Amino acid sequence: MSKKIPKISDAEWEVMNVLWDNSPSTANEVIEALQPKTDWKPKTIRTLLNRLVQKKAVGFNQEGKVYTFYPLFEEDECRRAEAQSFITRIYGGALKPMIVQFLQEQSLSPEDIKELRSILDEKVQ
Amino acid sequence: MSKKIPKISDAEWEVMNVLWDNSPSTANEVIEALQPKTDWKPKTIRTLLNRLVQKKAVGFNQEGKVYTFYPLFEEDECRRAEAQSFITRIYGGALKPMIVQFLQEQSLSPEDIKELRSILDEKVQ
DNA sequence: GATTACAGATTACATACGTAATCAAGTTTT
DNA sequence: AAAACTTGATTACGTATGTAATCTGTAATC
Repeated sequence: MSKKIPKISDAEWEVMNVLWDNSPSTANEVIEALQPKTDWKPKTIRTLLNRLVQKKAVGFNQEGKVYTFYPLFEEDECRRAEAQSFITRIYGGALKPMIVQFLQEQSLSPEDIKELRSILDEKVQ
Repeated sequence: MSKKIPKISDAEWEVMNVLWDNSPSTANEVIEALQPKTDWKPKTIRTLLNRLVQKKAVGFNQEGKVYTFYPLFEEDECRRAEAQSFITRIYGGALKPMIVQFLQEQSLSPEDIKELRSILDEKVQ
């Protein structure tokens, strides 16, 4: 997918999460999925869906009178784009200080640590 | 500092970077510092400074007719807050998948890797 | 004094975003 | 047939943001 990933806002990101977990989904399915997590009215979620369609982050198929929505970019793609933007903006593009900061401050399980170390081991070669 | 860190926008973040590097600074000093990095007109930067003051992210002292501006939060504090928000939003609060993704995709120098490993080593205990 | 320069205060305008309603058309229920 | 329901399309409105101008008061220059 070589198209440019559109900027997805915070609220829109919540909607994308639902679609990445269950795709394609009807608007009502998205509304139901978001019900436990947000106070949004159904109309709000419908608006967000439409905005994502306008932004070309989401596509839809019309089945009778009901639309089913699906993401136009993989979750990983969007995460990467967002992460890269984040690093550039907050850490001036320097990855290491960020990882250092996280590693020093956040709690990681022994299994997590082991996994990260093995990834680093692979990186050495 | 127990006050709540205000939300700093992308453009405002550029201004904060200058103030974290050189503080206190006059508006003209900020403008000069940002000149090589942005196309912004001086008025734009003055607006951003004023907004940061309104948001209580930046304070100022008046010296004659000239103001000197300084950050009201440490760079580390703001980075942490922004990073936490980012992790929550994009990775649902799960730190490990993010680090894994970065480690697998980004280029790190041997020194970087060594340092990260020693940090992980300390984490084990 | 008139003019220019300077720096902060205020205003401007368009877009993005958060939140949600109303509108419109089709379908279902009474 | 009328009313109610459903779903997408369109509209609404306030705040945030990007970008930058105009306004205002003071000081310096001519």
